[in-house]
Amino acid sequence: MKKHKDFFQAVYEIVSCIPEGRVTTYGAIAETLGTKASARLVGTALKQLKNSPTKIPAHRVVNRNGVLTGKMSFPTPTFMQELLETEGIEIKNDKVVRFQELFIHPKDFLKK
DNA sequence: GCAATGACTGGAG
DNA sequence: CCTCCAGCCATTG
Repeated sequence: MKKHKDFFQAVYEIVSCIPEGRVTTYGAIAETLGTKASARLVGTALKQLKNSPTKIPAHRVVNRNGVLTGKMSFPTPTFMQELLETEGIEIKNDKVVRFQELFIHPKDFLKK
């Protein structure tokens, strides 16, 4: 087994483990990976997803403000919001309502 | 290999 | 809660 994977691959692993109806932040994922300062890399990794065969629920990943920063990278600017609403997450003005309640740390659902 | 880029973050106003 | 500035770091050209 490989202990260390590519940063992007690690992001995909965590994001794919996000429970439905919950959201997390880029910083939280980066911190879990050990590179807290690389929150931007998490976003960059997810952006590449649109050009990758991998199906990751990237719509559950938002920035620290709970804003759907990456909605523009989706097939349609509203696709991300629609998906979140389908999962029971309410979106208001491109931001997650009760974000702090829906927010879950990767370490919390990844567990051990 | 160097330079530019970015779905970010924290601090300050 | 919102806006602006500067730092970070892996990927890409």
